[in-house]
Amino acid sequence: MASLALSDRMINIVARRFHTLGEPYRLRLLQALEAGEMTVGELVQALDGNQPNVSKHLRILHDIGLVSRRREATSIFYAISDPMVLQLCELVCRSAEQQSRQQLDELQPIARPSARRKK
Amino acid sequence: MASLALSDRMINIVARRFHTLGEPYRLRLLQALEAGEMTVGELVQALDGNQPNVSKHLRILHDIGLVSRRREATSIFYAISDPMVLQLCELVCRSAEQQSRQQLDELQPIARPSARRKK
DNA sequence: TTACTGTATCACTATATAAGCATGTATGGT
DNA sequence: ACCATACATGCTTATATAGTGATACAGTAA
Repeated sequence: MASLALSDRMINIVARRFHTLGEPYRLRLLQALEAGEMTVGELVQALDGNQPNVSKHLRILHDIGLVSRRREATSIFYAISDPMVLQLCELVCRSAEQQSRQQLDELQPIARPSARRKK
Repeated sequence: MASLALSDRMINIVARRFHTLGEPYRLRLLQALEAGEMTVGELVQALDGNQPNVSKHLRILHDIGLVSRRREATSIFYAISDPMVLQLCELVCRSAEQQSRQQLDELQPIARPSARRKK
């Protein structure tokens, strides 16, 4: 792994992106958009949310360039513009799963000490 | 890319991780730790921070399993325990850089319209 | 023009959390 | 026992931001 050696400026940019992704509601929006572009109204329905909130979160995602915006008549279609986010989520998911398994393994010898030898 | 299809529970876990990484100071700590394990005091010096603040951020990183803790006499050594974080940062950095270049390209035709044809 | 639909923004409240200082705790040396 | 060192934790303040309802704005149709 190459050294990161990030400048302070870069650190802030990266942090801002992580922070934007660090909101469950926004992750749900991105997950919904994974199937393809959707209008605000469709997203409101899909997430059972209220419209201003959805709009605000979409704006935040758009501000840092994670989603794109396209107008069609009175509707606005949003879409994932940076597929990196999907990779990121996958990485974090796998890591979290692995960590959970590991914690479980560390608990096993206590709950069932003899089971350890069964490999 | 496989569909994420994350459960609500998983969404929250992933969001929490992103949120933890969404703080510049914590990213700086992780960057410092990339070189190897360090004590709290060393990190305080390296980041020119105050000790309670460093300790608190390290605790947050430790709580979600991104760093490990090891005691040696009165010192406590922290180390990156999940190398995934480095991959994550790399991905985000590359994406951000690419996005910056793209935005610059989109500005060029306005600043120097004739330069566009030079490909 | 007016009315209607779809989105965005404003204003507000409530909550979360980062920074900083003071204090507590654990380990090792005397 | 005591003190010193290294770190963690409480407490307070300031700031950021998520959620919500009201409202403004943009496009379309009559």
